[in-house]
Amino acid sequence: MQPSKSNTAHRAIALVDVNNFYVSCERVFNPKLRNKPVVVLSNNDGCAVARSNEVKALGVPMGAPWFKFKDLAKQHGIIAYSSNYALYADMSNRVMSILRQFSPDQEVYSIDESFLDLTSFQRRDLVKYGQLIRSSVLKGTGLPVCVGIASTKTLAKLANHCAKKRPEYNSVCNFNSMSDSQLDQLLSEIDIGEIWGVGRKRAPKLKQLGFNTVLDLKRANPEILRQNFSVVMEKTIRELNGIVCIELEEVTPDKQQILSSRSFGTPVTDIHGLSESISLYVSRAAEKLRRQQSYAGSLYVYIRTSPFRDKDPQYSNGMTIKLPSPTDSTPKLVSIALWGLKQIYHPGYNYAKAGIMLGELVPASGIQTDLFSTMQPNPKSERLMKAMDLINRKMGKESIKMASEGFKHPWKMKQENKSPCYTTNWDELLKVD
DNA sequence: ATCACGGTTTGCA
DNA sequence: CTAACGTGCAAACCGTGAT
Repeated sequence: MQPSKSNTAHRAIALVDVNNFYVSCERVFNPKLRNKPVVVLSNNDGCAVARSNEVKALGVPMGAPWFKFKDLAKQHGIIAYSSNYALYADMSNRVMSILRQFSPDQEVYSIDESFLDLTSFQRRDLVKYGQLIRSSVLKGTGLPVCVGIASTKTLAKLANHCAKKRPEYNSVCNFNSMSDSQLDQLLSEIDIGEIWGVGRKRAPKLKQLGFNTVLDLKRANPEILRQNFSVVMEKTIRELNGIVCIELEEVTPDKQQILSSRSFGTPVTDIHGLSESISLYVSRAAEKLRRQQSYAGSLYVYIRTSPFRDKDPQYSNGMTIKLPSPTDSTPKLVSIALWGLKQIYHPGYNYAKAGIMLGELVPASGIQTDLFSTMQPNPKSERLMKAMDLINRKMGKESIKMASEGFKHPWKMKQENKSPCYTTNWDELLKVD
């Protein structure tokens, strides 16, 4: 007889997550930042989106508006970086391809997280295997990761949480190697808000009903909780009990919508500035659209003032435009978006943000070609789009663009302290001192 | 009642 | 100097009008 193992572990799912990802990327290329308090700010240097442990210890919350913490930052010498997405994306790709070598079944869940199915490796010691993953990523990229292993994705997330928060696990935590009572003891020490799918809204509601720890929810009746919440809650409870309800998604499905929006560095009042920004966002979104070989059936444009400038008159509006036939052509999409902008624009406001969304996406292969339509896919325009995408890929972003995107962009987002693109741009690398 | 829809809310990284 | 608060997705949810 085997010693009683609760999780008659049919499956072994690992969640590998880079610690403080953006901050760790900056540290790889600037070792002086080690052991110092470092934050990385969101676009426009608006919020703190990545914090080193030192910064967390100083009490800066995730997503904190940075202007509220500038004094604290000065006091403690916190080093603040603007986000450098080109660098992070490249580092992410390196991490993901190393992880892929440890399992044929990988789901890239986000820029810094990957699920790996390790079920077929269970004859090995998975904690050792986790340590091997960890040292390989560290050696290959310089980035520190934590590994959580369990029988479902929801539990693997929690195991990863333990790997991070509890030094005794040495960055690798395997729930499957624990006994029932050991695991339940551990789950009883974790707050319900740490559970994947339980967030800002649901945690308080659950606590009101008397569920405070992960163990409380694990023991809850899934049917009854489903009435009070949703099918998601039911799945969460079953997953906490080791029943797989959320499968590994190895092939990333095509996007159903593509969104591009930015807040402005300085407010924009006239329609020209708005038009330029909208043109730029449509171009970015259309590139993504073509990369996944889809056509858009509708386009949504919106503009709004800043709700935080509460003394300013507020205005927010958007409109959805159904396209006469699905398209992936930048100039067509731009002219439609600009037409829409004209409809919703009102002078006299300080606009803080604009954006567009491409919706009703369909695969290019299955496009409805109406013989009598005047908007048939046009070979000339297709060749032009292909050429533009190729040039922009080879020569760098925005080598060629639509004239309507403009050039000066006084509204462009604020980025006061961006690090060089160490891995993707030779010119910037040469500037490093 | 039930459905399809569109807009809104929620959660997540 | 001052004022200053992200982005991009999916899915659930909810009100509404049509049937």
